[in-house]
Amino acid sequence: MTSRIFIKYRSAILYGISLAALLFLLKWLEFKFLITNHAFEVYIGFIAIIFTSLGIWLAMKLFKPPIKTTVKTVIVEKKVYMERHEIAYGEKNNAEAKRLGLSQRELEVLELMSAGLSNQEIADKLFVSLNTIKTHSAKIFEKMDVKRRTQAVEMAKRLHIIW
Amino acid sequence: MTSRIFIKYRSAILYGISLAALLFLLKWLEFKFLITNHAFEVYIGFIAIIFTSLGIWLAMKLFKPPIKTTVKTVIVEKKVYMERHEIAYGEKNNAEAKRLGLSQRELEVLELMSAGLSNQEIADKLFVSLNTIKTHSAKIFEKMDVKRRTQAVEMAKRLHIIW
DNA sequence: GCGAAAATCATCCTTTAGTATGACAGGAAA
DNA sequence: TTTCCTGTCATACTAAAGGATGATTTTCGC
Repeated sequence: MTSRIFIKYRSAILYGISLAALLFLLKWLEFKFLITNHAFEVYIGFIAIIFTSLGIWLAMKLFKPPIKTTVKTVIVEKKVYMERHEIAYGEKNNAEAKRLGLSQRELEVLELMSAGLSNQEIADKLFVSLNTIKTHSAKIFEKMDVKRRTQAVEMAKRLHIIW
Repeated sequence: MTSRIFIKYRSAILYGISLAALLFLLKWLEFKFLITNHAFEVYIGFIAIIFTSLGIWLAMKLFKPPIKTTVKTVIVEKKVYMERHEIAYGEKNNAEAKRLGLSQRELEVLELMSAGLSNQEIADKLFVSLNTIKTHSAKIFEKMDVKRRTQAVEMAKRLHIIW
Protein backbone atom coordinates (compact mmCIF):
# COMPACT_ATOMS: atom_id res chain seq x y z
CA MET A 1 0.00 0.00 0.00
CA THR A 2 2.62 2.48 1.02
CA SER A 3 4.74 1.51 -1.96
CA ARG A 4 1.83 2.24 -4.29
CA ILE A 5 1.39 5.65 -2.77
CA PHE A 6 5.12 6.21 -3.18
CA ILE A 7 4.98 5.26 -6.83
CA LYS A 8 2.02 7.50 -7.42
CA TYR A 9 3.63 10.55 -5.90
CA ARG A 10 7.20 9.53 -6.61
CA SER A 11 7.93 12.60 -8.71
CA ALA A 12 6.63 15.00 -6.11
CA ILE A 13 8.47 13.26 -3.30
CA LEU A 14 11.73 13.12 -5.20
CA TYR A 15 11.33 16.73 -6.16
CA GLY A 16 10.74 17.68 -2.55
CA ILE A 17 13.84 15.81 -1.48
CA SER A 18 15.95 17.39 -4.18
CA LEU A 19 14.62 20.83 -3.31
CA ALA A 20 15.47 20.24 0.31
CA ALA A 21 18.93 19.08 -0.72
CA LEU A 22 19.31 22.19 -2.84
CA LEU A 23 18.32 24.47 0.00
CA PHE A 24 20.64 22.66 2.30
CA LEU A 25 23.43 23.05 -0.24
CA LEU A 26 22.74 26.75 -0.58
CA LYS A 27 22.69 27.15 3.15
CA TRP A 28 26.00 25.37 3.29
CA LEU A 29 27.33 27.62 0.55
CA GLU A 30 26.13 30.61 2.46
CA PHE A 31 28.04 29.40 5.45
CA LYS A 32 31.10 28.80 3.37
CA PHE A 33 30.67 32.22 1.80
CA LEU A 34 30.68 33.77 5.23
CA ILE A 35 33.85 31.98 6.15
CA THR A 36 35.92 32.51 3.07
CA ASN A 37 34.22 35.65 1.84
CA HIS A 38 36.01 35.34 -1.48
CA ALA A 39 34.72 32.16 -3.07
CA PHE A 40 32.37 33.87 -5.50
CA GLU A 41 33.48 31.75 -8.44
CA VAL A 42 32.87 28.58 -6.47
CA TYR A 43 29.38 29.79 -5.71
CA ILE A 44 28.68 30.51 -9.36
CA GLY A 45 30.09 27.13 -10.29
CA PHE A 46 27.76 25.39 -7.90
CA ILE A 47 24.84 27.35 -9.21
CA ALA A 48 25.79 26.29 -12.72
CA ILE A 49 26.09 22.64 -11.80
CA ILE A 50 22.82 22.67 -9.88
CA PHE A 51 20.87 24.31 -12.65
CA THR A 52 22.41 22.12 -15.29
CA SER A 53 21.35 19.08 -13.30
CA LEU A 54 17.93 20.59 -12.83
CA GLY A 55 17.68 21.17 -16.55
CA ILE A 56 18.65 17.61 -17.32
CA TRP A 57 16.18 16.29 -14.82
CA LEU A 58 13.46 18.53 -16.17
CA ALA A 59 14.14 17.55 -19.75
CA MET A 60 14.08 13.87 -18.95
CA LYS A 61 10.93 14.30 -16.96
CA LEU A 62 9.11 16.26 -19.61
CA PHE A 63 10.37 14.80 -22.85
CA LYS A 64 10.78 11.16 -21.98
CA PRO A 65 7.39 9.61 -22.54
CA PRO A 66 6.71 5.95 -21.79
CA ILE A 67 8.24 3.51 -24.22
CA LYS A 68 4.81 2.32 -25.20
CA THR A 69 3.86 5.59 -26.84
CA THR A 70 7.16 6.02 -28.62
CA VAL A 71 6.50 3.02 -30.82
CA LYS A 72 4.87 4.46 -33.84
CA THR A 73 3.57 2.37 -36.65
CA VAL A 74 3.86 4.13 -39.92
CA ILE A 75 1.79 2.56 -42.62
CA VAL A 76 2.65 3.53 -46.12
CA GLU A 77 0.15 2.48 -48.68
CA LYS A 78 1.42 2.09 -52.15
CA LYS A 79 -0.55 0.78 -55.04
CA VAL A 80 1.55 -1.27 -57.35
CA TYR A 81 0.18 -3.13 -60.31
CA MET A 82 2.23 -6.15 -60.94
CA GLU A 83 2.28 -9.48 -62.64
CA ARG A 84 2.20 -12.73 -60.83
CA HIS A 85 5.84 -13.59 -61.31
CA GLU A 86 7.05 -10.26 -60.05
CA ILE A 87 6.63 -11.46 -56.54
CA ALA A 88 10.10 -12.49 -55.53
CA TYR A 89 10.58 -15.97 -54.28
CA GLY A 90 10.10 -16.13 -50.56
CA GLU A 91 8.54 -12.71 -50.39
CA LYS A 92 5.38 -12.66 -48.37
CA ASN A 93 2.42 -10.82 -49.72
CA ASN A 94 1.50 -8.75 -46.70
CA ALA A 95 -0.96 -6.74 -48.72
CA GLU A 96 -3.18 -9.75 -49.27
CA ALA A 97 -2.93 -10.70 -45.63
CA LYS A 98 -3.94 -7.18 -44.71
CA ARG A 99 -6.73 -7.12 -47.23
CA LEU A 100 -8.14 -10.28 -45.71
CA GLY A 101 -7.81 -8.72 -42.29
CA LEU A 102 -5.69 -11.50 -40.88
CA SER A 103 -4.03 -10.70 -37.57
CA GLN A 104 -0.45 -11.57 -36.69
CA ARG A 105 -1.47 -14.53 -34.61
CA GLU A 106 -3.79 -15.79 -37.30
CA LEU A 107 -0.95 -15.65 -39.79
CA GLU A 108 1.20 -17.70 -37.45
CA VAL A 109 -1.50 -20.32 -37.17
CA LEU A 110 -1.99 -20.28 -40.92
CA GLU A 111 1.72 -20.75 -41.42
CA LEU A 112 1.85 -23.79 -39.16
CA MET A 113 -1.35 -25.07 -40.70
CA SER A 114 0.23 -24.99 -44.13
CA ALA A 115 3.15 -26.94 -42.75
CA GLY A 116 0.74 -29.79 -42.20
CA LEU A 117 0.45 -29.53 -38.43
CA SER A 118 -2.70 -30.56 -36.61
CA ASN A 119 -4.51 -28.14 -34.35
CA GLN A 120 -3.12 -29.92 -31.31
CA GLU A 121 0.43 -29.65 -32.61
CA ILE A 122 -0.03 -25.96 -33.39
CA ALA A 123 -1.42 -25.44 -29.90
CA ASP A 124 1.62 -27.14 -28.38
CA LYS A 125 3.98 -25.14 -30.53
CA LEU A 126 2.42 -21.80 -29.61
CA PHE A 127 1.89 -22.77 -25.96
CA VAL A 128 -1.83 -22.22 -26.07
CA SER A 129 -4.82 -24.49 -25.74
CA LEU A 130 -6.43 -26.51 -28.50
CA ASN A 131 -9.58 -24.43 -28.18
CA THR A 132 -7.65 -21.27 -28.88
CA ILE A 133 -6.31 -22.69 -32.11
CA LYS A 134 -9.80 -23.78 -33.04
CA THR A 135 -11.03 -20.25 -32.49
CA HIS A 136 -8.17 -18.85 -34.55
CA SER A 137 -8.73 -21.29 -37.38
CA ALA A 138 -12.44 -20.58 -37.38
CA LYS A 139 -11.70 -16.87 -37.74
CA ILE A 140 -9.18 -17.56 -40.47
CA PHE A 141 -11.71 -19.59 -42.45
CA GLU A 142 -14.29 -16.90 -41.98
CA LYS A 143 -11.96 -14.13 -43.12
CA MET A 144 -10.65 -16.11 -46.06
CA ASP A 145 -14.14 -17.30 -46.92
CA VAL A 146 -13.22 -20.96 -47.02
CA LYS A 147 -14.63 -24.03 -45.36
CA ARG A 148 -11.63 -26.21 -44.60
CA ARG A 149 -8.00 -25.85 -43.58
CA THR A 150 -6.88 -27.41 -46.84
CA GLN A 151 -8.67 -24.69 -48.77
CA ALA A 152 -7.16 -22.02 -46.55
CA VAL A 153 -3.69 -23.40 -47.14
CA GLU A 154 -4.25 -23.66 -50.86
CA MET A 155 -5.46 -20.06 -51.02
CA ALA A 156 -2.70 -18.79 -48.77
CA LYS A 157 -0.03 -20.39 -50.92
CA ARG A 158 -1.65 -19.23 -54.12
CA LEU A 159 -1.77 -15.63 -52.89
CA HIS A 160 1.72 -15.97 -51.45
CA ILE A 161 0.50 -14.99 -48.02
CA ILE A 162 2.69 -17.82 -46.80
CA TRP A 163 5.34 -19.97 -48.44
CA MET B 1 -9.85 20.50 -14.89
CA THR B 2 -7.51 22.73 -12.98
CA SER B 3 -6.10 19.73 -11.17
CA ARG B 4 -5.43 17.98 -14.50
CA ILE B 5 -3.65 21.04 -15.77
CA PHE B 6 -1.65 21.12 -12.57
CA ILE B 7 -0.70 17.46 -12.97
CA LYS B 8 0.29 17.94 -16.58
CA TYR B 9 2.45 20.96 -15.87
CA ARG B 10 3.32 20.01 -12.34
CA SER B 11 7.02 19.84 -13.05
CA ALA B 12 7.04 23.22 -14.74
CA ILE B 13 5.03 24.85 -11.98
CA LEU B 14 7.17 23.35 -9.27
CA TYR B 15 10.22 24.41 -11.18
CA GLY B 16 8.90 27.96 -11.36
CA ILE B 17 8.19 28.00 -7.66
CA SER B 18 11.60 26.65 -6.86
CA LEU B 19 13.18 29.23 -9.12
CA ALA B 20 11.26 31.96 -7.32
CA ALA B 21 12.34 30.54 -3.99
CA LEU B 22 15.91 30.49 -5.15
CA LEU B 23 15.74 34.08 -6.29
CA PHE B 24 14.23 35.02 -2.97
CA LEU B 25 17.06 33.23 -1.28
CA LEU B 26 19.56 35.04 -3.37
CA LYS B 27 17.85 38.30 -2.55
CA TRP B 28 18.14 37.47 1.08
CA LEU B 29 21.78 36.58 0.60
CA GLU B 30 22.33 39.85 -1.19
CA PHE B 31 20.81 41.72 1.69
CA LYS B 32 22.76 39.71 4.16
CA PHE B 33 26.11 40.43 2.58
CA LEU B 34 25.24 43.96 1.67
CA ILE B 35 25.88 43.51 -1.94
CA THR B 36 24.54 46.66 -3.48
CA ASN B 37 25.43 45.76 -7.02
CA HIS B 38 22.17 45.06 -8.80
CA ALA B 39 23.98 43.19 -11.52
CA PHE B 40 24.43 40.31 -9.14
CA GLU B 41 20.89 38.91 -9.22
CA VAL B 42 20.67 39.45 -12.95
CA TYR B 43 23.92 37.65 -13.28
CA ILE B 44 22.73 34.75 -11.18
CA GLY B 45 19.47 34.69 -13.13
CA PHE B 46 21.34 34.48 -16.38
CA ILE B 47 23.56 31.76 -15.02
CA ALA B 48 20.52 29.82 -13.89
CA ILE B 49 18.68 30.18 -17.19
CA ILE B 50 21.72 29.43 -19.29
CA PHE B 51 22.70 26.36 -17.37
CA THR B 52 19.16 25.09 -17.14
CA SER B 53 18.92 25.40 -20.91
CA LEU B 54 22.26 23.69 -21.18
CA GLY B 55 20.98 20.85 -19.02
CA ILE B 56 17.83 20.46 -21.10
CA TRP B 57 19.80 20.56 -24.31
CA LEU B 58 22.27 18.03 -22.93
CA ALA B 59 19.54 15.71 -21.80
CA MET B 60 17.71 15.87 -25.13
CA LYS B 61 20.94 15.43 -27.01
CA LEU B 62 21.98 12.45 -24.92
CA PHE B 63 18.69 10.67 -24.45
CA LYS B 64 16.95 11.35 -27.70
CA PRO B 65 18.31 8.48 -29.73
CA PRO B 66 16.94 5.74 -27.45
CA ILE B 67 13.63 7.57 -27.10
CA LYS B 68 13.32 8.01 -30.81
CA THR B 69 13.46 4.30 -31.57
CA THR B 70 10.24 4.28 -33.49
CA VAL B 71 9.18 1.08 -35.15
CA LYS B 72 8.43 1.67 -38.76
CA THR B 73 6.07 -0.75 -40.36
CA VAL B 74 5.89 -0.17 -44.03
CA ILE B 75 3.12 -2.03 -45.71
CA VAL B 76 3.21 -2.00 -49.45
CA GLU B 77 -0.10 -2.48 -51.13
CA LYS B 78 0.01 -4.62 -54.19
CA LYS B 79 -2.44 -5.73 -56.78
CA VAL B 80 -1.81 -9.28 -57.68
CA TYR B 81 -3.05 -11.04 -60.70
CA MET B 82 -2.72 -14.74 -60.70
CA GLU B 83 -4.56 -17.75 -61.95
CA ARG B 84 -3.76 -20.99 -60.34
CA HIS B 85 -3.96 -23.51 -63.17
CA GLU B 86 -2.19 -21.32 -65.63
CA ILE B 87 0.97 -22.07 -63.76
CA ALA B 88 3.08 -24.23 -65.99
CA TYR B 89 6.59 -23.10 -65.32
CA GLY B 90 7.38 -26.30 -63.55
CA GLU B 91 7.04 -29.81 -64.73
CA LYS B 92 5.58 -32.46 -62.55
CA ASN B 93 8.11 -34.48 -60.78
CA ASN B 94 7.06 -37.92 -61.96
CA ALA B 95 10.26 -39.42 -60.66
CA GLU B 96 9.31 -38.57 -57.08
CA ALA B 97 5.82 -39.90 -57.57
CA LYS B 98 7.24 -43.11 -58.91
CA ARG B 99 9.76 -43.35 -56.13
CA LEU B 100 6.99 -43.09 -53.57
CA GLY B 101 5.07 -45.77 -55.45
CA LEU B 102 2.00 -43.64 -55.99
CA SER B 103 -0.43 -45.02 -58.54
CA GLN B 104 -2.21 -42.95 -61.17
CA ARG B 105 -5.44 -42.90 -59.24
CA GLU B 106 -3.69 -41.96 -56.06
CA LEU B 107 -2.06 -39.03 -57.82
CA GLU B 108 -5.46 -37.87 -59.00
CA VAL B 109 -6.78 -38.00 -55.48
CA LEU B 110 -3.69 -36.20 -54.20
CA GLU B 111 -4.17 -33.48 -56.80
CA LEU B 112 -7.76 -32.84 -55.77
CA MET B 113 -6.76 -33.08 -52.15
CA SER B 114 -4.22 -30.32 -52.64
CA ALA B 115 -6.92 -28.19 -54.22
CA GLY B 116 -8.65 -28.21 -50.87
CA LEU B 117 -11.44 -30.61 -51.71
CA SER B 118 -13.00 -32.83 -49.07
CA ASN B 119 -13.11 -36.58 -49.48
CA GLN B 120 -16.79 -36.39 -50.36
CA GLU B 121 -16.13 -33.80 -53.04
CA ILE B 122 -13.29 -35.85 -54.49
CA ALA B 123 -15.56 -38.90 -54.52
CA ASP B 124 -18.24 -36.97 -56.39
CA LYS B 125 -15.73 -35.62 -58.88
CA LEU B 126 -14.28 -39.04 -59.64
CA PHE B 127 -17.66 -40.80 -59.56
CA VAL B 128 -16.66 -43.21 -56.83
CA SER B 129 -17.79 -43.70 -53.27
CA LEU B 130 -16.53 -41.87 -50.23
CA ASN B 131 -15.07 -45.08 -48.86
CA THR B 132 -12.97 -45.53 -51.96
CA ILE B 133 -11.43 -42.13 -51.48
CA LYS B 134 -10.81 -42.95 -47.87
CA THR B 135 -9.00 -46.10 -48.92
CA HIS B 136 -6.97 -44.16 -51.47
CA SER B 137 -6.06 -41.44 -49.04
CA ALA B 138 -5.06 -43.97 -46.42
CA LYS B 139 -2.76 -45.61 -48.95
CA ILE B 140 -1.35 -42.27 -50.01
CA PHE B 141 -0.55 -41.38 -46.41
CA GLU B 142 1.05 -44.76 -45.91
CA LYS B 143 3.20 -44.49 -49.00
CA MET B 144 4.22 -40.91 -48.27
CA ASP B 145 4.74 -41.73 -44.64
CA VAL B 146 2.54 -38.92 -43.37
CA LYS B 147 -0.39 -38.79 -41.00
CA ARG B 148 -2.69 -36.18 -42.41
CA ARG B 149 -3.85 -34.87 -45.76
CA THR B 150 -2.34 -31.47 -45.01
CA GLN B 151 1.07 -33.06 -44.57
CA ALA B 152 0.61 -35.02 -47.77
CA VAL B 153 -0.27 -31.85 -49.66
CA GLU B 154 2.65 -29.95 -48.17
CA MET B 155 5.05 -32.73 -49.12
CA ALA B 156 3.56 -33.14 -52.58
CA LYS B 157 3.92 -29.43 -53.32
CA ARG B 158 7.39 -29.31 -51.88
CA LEU B 159 8.50 -32.22 -54.04
CA HIS B 160 6.63 -30.82 -57.02
CA ILE B 161 4.66 -34.00 -57.40
CA ILE B 162 1.67 -31.75 -57.96
CA TRP B 163 1.29 -28.02 -58.65
C1' DG C 1 -8.82 6.36 -18.78
C1' DC C 2 -11.84 4.29 -22.21
C1' DG C 3 -13.25 1.44 -25.90
C1' DA C 4 -12.18 -1.56 -29.71
C1' DA C 5 -9.61 -5.21 -31.37
C1' DA C 6 -6.92 -9.13 -30.46
C1' DA C 7 -5.95 -13.17 -27.96
C1' DT C 8 -7.19 -16.52 -24.89
C1' DC C 9 -10.14 -20.45 -23.16
C1' DA C 10 -14.32 -23.01 -22.55
C1' DT C 11 -18.56 -26.01 -23.61
C1' DC C 12 -21.58 -28.41 -26.55
C1' DC C 13 -22.40 -30.27 -30.69
C1' DT C 14 -21.92 -31.87 -35.71
C1' DT C 15 -19.17 -33.11 -39.48
C1' DT C 16 -15.17 -34.82 -41.62
C1' DA C 17 -10.96 -37.40 -41.56
C1' DG C 18 -8.49 -41.27 -40.65
C1' DT C 19 -7.70 -46.43 -39.05
C1' DA C 20 -8.47 -51.24 -39.35
C1' DT C 21 -10.17 -54.86 -41.68
C1' DG C 22 -12.31 -57.56 -45.10
C1' DA C 23 -14.14 -58.43 -49.61
C1' DC C 24 -14.36 -58.69 -54.74
C1' DA C 25 -13.20 -57.93 -59.65
C1' DG C 26 -9.90 -57.39 -63.39
C1' DG C 27 -5.43 -57.15 -65.43
C1' DA C 28 -0.51 -58.24 -65.49
C1' DA C 29 3.20 -61.12 -64.45
C1' DA C 30 5.57 -65.28 -62.63
C1' DT D 1 -3.04 -71.18 -62.99
C1' DT D 2 -1.65 -68.83 -59.35
C1' DT D 3 0.03 -64.63 -57.51
C1' DC D 4 0.23 -59.75 -57.12
C1' DC D 5 -1.30 -55.14 -57.83
C1' DT D 6 -4.88 -51.80 -58.58
C1' DG D 7 -9.22 -50.15 -57.93
C1' DT D 8 -13.45 -50.57 -55.98
C1' DC D 9 -16.68 -50.73 -51.84
C1' DA D 10 -18.20 -51.85 -47.17
C1' DT D 11 -18.58 -51.71 -41.85
C1' DA D 12 -17.20 -50.14 -37.49
C1' DC D 13 -14.68 -47.45 -34.93
C1' DT D 14 -11.59 -43.48 -33.14
C1' DA D 15 -9.56 -39.04 -33.86
C1' DA D 16 -9.59 -34.66 -35.54
C1' DA D 17 -11.74 -30.73 -37.43
C1' DG D 18 -15.15 -27.42 -37.55
C1' DG D 19 -19.42 -24.44 -35.93
C1' DA D 20 -21.76 -21.59 -32.54
C1' DT D 21 -21.59 -19.00 -28.66
C1' DG D 22 -20.01 -16.75 -24.52
C1' DA D 23 -16.55 -15.11 -21.42
C1' DT D 24 -12.18 -13.06 -19.80
C1' DT D 25 -7.88 -10.78 -20.25
C1' DT D 26 -4.34 -8.00 -23.01
C1' DT D 27 -3.11 -4.77 -26.00
C1' DC D 28 -3.28 -0.48 -28.08
C1' DG D 29 -4.91 3.72 -30.18
C1' DC D 30 -7.48 7.93 -29.20
